[in-house]
Amino acid sequence: MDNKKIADTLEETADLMEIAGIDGFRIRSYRNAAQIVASLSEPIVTILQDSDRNITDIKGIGKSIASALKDLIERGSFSRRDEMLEKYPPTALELLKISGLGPKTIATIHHHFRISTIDGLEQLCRDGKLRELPRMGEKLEHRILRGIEIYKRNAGRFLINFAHQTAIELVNYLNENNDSNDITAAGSLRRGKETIGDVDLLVTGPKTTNAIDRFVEHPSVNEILVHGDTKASVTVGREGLQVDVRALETDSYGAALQYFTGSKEHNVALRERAVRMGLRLNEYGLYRNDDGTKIAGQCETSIYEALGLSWIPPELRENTGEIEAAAEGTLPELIRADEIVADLHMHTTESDGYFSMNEMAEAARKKGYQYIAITDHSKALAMANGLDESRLLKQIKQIREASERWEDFTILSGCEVDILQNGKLDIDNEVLAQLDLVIASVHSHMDIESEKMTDRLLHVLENPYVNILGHPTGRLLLRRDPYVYDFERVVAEASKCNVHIEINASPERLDLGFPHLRVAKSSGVKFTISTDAHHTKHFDNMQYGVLSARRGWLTVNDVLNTLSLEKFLKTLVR
DNA sequence: GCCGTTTTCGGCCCGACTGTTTTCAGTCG
Repeated sequence: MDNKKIADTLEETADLMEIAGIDGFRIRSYRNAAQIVASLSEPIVTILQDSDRNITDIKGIGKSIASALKDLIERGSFSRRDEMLEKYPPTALELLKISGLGPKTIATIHHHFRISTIDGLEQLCRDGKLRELPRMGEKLEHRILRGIEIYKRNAGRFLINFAHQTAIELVNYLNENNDSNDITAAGSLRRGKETIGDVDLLVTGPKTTNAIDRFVEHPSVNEILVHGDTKASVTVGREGLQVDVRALETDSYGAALQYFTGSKEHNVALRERAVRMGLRLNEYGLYRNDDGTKIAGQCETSIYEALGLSWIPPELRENTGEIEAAAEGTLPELIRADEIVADLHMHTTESDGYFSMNEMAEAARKKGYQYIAITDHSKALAMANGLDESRLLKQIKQIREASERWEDFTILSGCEVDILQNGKLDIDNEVLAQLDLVIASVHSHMDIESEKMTDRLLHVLENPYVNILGHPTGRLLLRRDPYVYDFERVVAEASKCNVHIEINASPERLDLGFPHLRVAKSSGVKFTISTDAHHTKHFDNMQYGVLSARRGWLTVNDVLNTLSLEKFLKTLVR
């Protein structure tokens, strides 16, 4: 059992313990242990098997969890988990994903109605049965029904980082065979879409049948849906992500890559264009209608060229103007990940991060960045141990001192300041004035009506110390809708005030998304792409932020953390 | 369940909102 699986099992147990109403601190120990296990570079098994070492030497792992880990590896479970699963079926875990429904309510419902599935719960709400229970009423029934609706709408989709990691793992596995096949991920993953329904892998080369046979034998394959000579379809992991592999002839590889990358709308438009030109486009190639001659297919570029277009980056293939731009030769030169020189939103152990300022700085520097901004939470976010004025002043001093150490690297002192319900910030202006960078973000009162939210954000922009509007729509992918306000008006005002807009690269947010980005870009506002890292490994999420930016047609000129420090600081002057 | 110059017990993580109540339990961040 690998570390990830162990961590997942510990988390799962912690979830069940929540429902069982077990002491919160005890649950936290399990979650903490899960986090530790997940971030270990060495397999737990190796440590346990080494008689010279003691797993309890790792901070956060004591006697009980050490024994749980041992049992987990030996027999796939441990007593606390068994005990929980005896009380609550695993389907109860799914209920926790419904917004507005927490462990206590799930436990009460299970206790009274013996119901622990989403469908069962939905029926209960529709029948108005929930209101029979203490402290539950009609409004709660409605809230849960709405939560179920959102959950169902998003079910079966996955965050891009999860799909991406799965794809990398499978591609590496197939490459291990060294049968000189080419393997590429197509589909929405290649287009950089924020959420992915299934992963499409294309294999071409001399031994594609071997590759497909090997693919279905991968240890994380759960269920084989289809297994033929040229196609296999499976679900992987306990999450059940569907992965399709297709084997292709080398001379139609480009056509297949184009076809399976999509989007559907883009492909339809492309085929229509082909028809108008007396051509026919399908997954095998581009053909002349009159005599059936194949005129392109081996590579994507040849297909686009034959259609009178420049090659279109996958991120733009949504049929929202990219074909016209490609015809006119006016496609933008999209921003590239290697052009990013700074990360401007991250947290440390001062608030809710996992690493100290120095550790974050070292990791960022190693990544090749020229500068970063430390932006811990402010005091209104008490749960995240947000900083008040005096702690912030102290931190500014520490940052200045730490930053002195390097010639080639700078730490900016920043803060992710909370936007209160009235549109004011929760840190005094005198202190904000001393920061290099102020990100203003909404973390509460997210469901107020549109007009109030618009006013609230417009009010924030009036504060002369605000530089960046953080995760501007507040969405949590697959979990929470963006909050509602007059976005166009707010970005227009931001552009006027020289407040920049953040593209939050966290795979759970990827906020802004593509339609918002297009609107924002046309307002003339400038962007920063930042990871909101709470862990050094989160720096790697920058790639997803860049993908989002590319989907929004952004170029290097739109994104400010591509600038040298000197030039960047000039963009902060209001 | 973990930790420890406050060390074998007691602290760890808190404030605000909502919906249900008439004082507070549950949820969220």
